[in-house]
Amino acid sequence: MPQEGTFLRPGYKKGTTMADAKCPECQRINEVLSRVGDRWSVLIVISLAQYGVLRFNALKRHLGISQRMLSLTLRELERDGLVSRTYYPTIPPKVEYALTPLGESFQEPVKAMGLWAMDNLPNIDSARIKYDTEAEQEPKSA
Amino acid sequence: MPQEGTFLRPGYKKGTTMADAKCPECQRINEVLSRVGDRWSVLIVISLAQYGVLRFNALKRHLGISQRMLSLTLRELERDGLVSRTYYPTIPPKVEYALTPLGESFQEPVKAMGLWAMDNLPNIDSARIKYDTEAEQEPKSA
DNA sequence: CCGTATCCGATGAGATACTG
DNA sequence: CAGTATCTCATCGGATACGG
Repeated sequence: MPQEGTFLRPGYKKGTTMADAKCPECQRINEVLSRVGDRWSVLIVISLAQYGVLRFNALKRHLGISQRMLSLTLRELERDGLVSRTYYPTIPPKVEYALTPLGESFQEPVKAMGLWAMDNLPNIDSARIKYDTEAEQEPKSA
Repeated sequence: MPQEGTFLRPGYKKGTTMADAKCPECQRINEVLSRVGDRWSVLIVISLAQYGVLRFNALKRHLGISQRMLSLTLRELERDGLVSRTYYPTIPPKVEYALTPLGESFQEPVKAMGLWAMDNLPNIDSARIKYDTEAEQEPKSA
């Protein structure tokens, strides 16, 4: 088992170097973002916050995520203590995922992001359109 | 100019598909995260929030980011209306970056994330250690 | 049903060299 | 100083196939 992202040589540490950054605070933030800041983690946390408990395939359908990414991301979230996993050895087997207290606490800043997202997507969109339009207007010649 | 990520065929749209997700809310959140949710964007916003105005190389040194990623990320942030760029045609040239009002508003949820990050990195760390220890304990045989 | 293993294209990101 | 261009590699992520 190749341990998908366990130990990387200096200069490449899941996401970025930041080796010679002058800003130690940024390094720590970067470190946390490297752990729970990816898209799928955020979306899984949101889903679990909403529904309380979800089974593997329920999450899969809900998010439209591939089995592979769901499996990998859930394992990481469990490892980081944000998500609990409960296995029922029935036939067919059943596995339930839920937020731990740590996961619940993470849910709050995530929600803040989510709210901002909802409110400001239109602003971003119009900024883009304006930028792109102006860029077309003034090429080298013309 | 290959337009680094402008148009991708279905099944691959900067980050993820989410084509058949049952959850439309997740799709929107995913969309926003695809825009301003990457590590460098977040860290640049934090830096500008802290210092107000920064020049290109100042940001570069502060974050320990490569020229390439800084250039790309700043352009996206400017396009999305989060960052303003002011060019002074002096010799040598001088360019100043700062947050726009939209960028300032984004700074708040980002700060919430940052605070949570600072507070909970230790929790994540210990959860990891526990998880890894227990995993070693109970392999197939033993 | 709940995963894991493998294959493969797409994206992220540093290093380096060059221009105005 | 403030970038752009190119090269190279690591990681993300979907598709598929298989096992418990």
